[in-house]
Amino acid sequence: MAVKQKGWVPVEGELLPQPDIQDIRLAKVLNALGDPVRMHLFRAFATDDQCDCDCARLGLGHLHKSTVSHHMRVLREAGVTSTRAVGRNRHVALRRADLDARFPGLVEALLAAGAAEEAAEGAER
Amino acid sequence: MAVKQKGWVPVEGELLPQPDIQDIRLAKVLNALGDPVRMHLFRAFATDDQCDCDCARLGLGHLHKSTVSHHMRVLREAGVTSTRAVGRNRHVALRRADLDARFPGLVEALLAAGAAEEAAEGAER
DNA sequence: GGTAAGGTTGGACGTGCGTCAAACAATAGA
DNA sequence: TCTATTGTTTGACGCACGTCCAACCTTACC
Repeated sequence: MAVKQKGWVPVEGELLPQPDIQDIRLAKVLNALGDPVRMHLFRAFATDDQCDCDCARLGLGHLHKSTVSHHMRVLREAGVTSTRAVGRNRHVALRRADLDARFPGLVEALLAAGAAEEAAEGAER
Repeated sequence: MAVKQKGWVPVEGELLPQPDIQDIRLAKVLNALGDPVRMHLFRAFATDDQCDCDCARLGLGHLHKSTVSHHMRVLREAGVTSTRAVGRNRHVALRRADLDARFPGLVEALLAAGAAEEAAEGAER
């Protein structure tokens, strides 16, 4: 009945709490992306936009669902992603427009860097 | 007399240990730059190249010298900076060429992002 | 209503980080 | 040679992080 008693409970179609554009801190963004798991999610959301949170289909099957939830929260609170509650799922999307507005070119450079590293790793083994 | 007995002791003109270009990890770089102090140093080294390690003149007078030394080590081991022992000083420089070779455009985007954030902060107060 | 599935929360555990203080090494200058 | 300076290393402390587990709340489907 959506009484919203303890902690926080998502409501149909509601956007989970996230910082405003002007409150996005570069240090927080970089700190969020400094973790391999979150960098992986970042890149996944960039290519597969409006990605359903198929925690298993993202190559994170080895992680506990609460761990994934934790990483999602960090990304969202850093202003990197935006999460909407749809049914009992979460639709996660990269806040690319907001990030581009605040830090022009940063997302593109980070994605290119991630791709470059992956390519270099793939070549040497 | 340069006996190099315990731990590690820098020698005249010697380069302190740092990763090779191909061993620079994006996650480590972002993690290093995810700390406000190190982001400050990063930007300082980018503008004031071959910066002498005037720990006080870098706006870090409030930090203990061992703390600054720690941050320097993190940046160096992440592959962000390169440190050379000159007399009893350290000449620290951004490894811009190496970073540009491995992650094209990343340094420029990070510097622009840092400048943009600083400008936004300055405007709202 | 009852049951299963998807996510969040809280606690617990081990590990690492940021900071300082003290001890030390090497150089520069007297 | 003695002393001051510069920076590293080590240890200590508090705190935050990444991970898992257990409990819980919604929503969806019988």
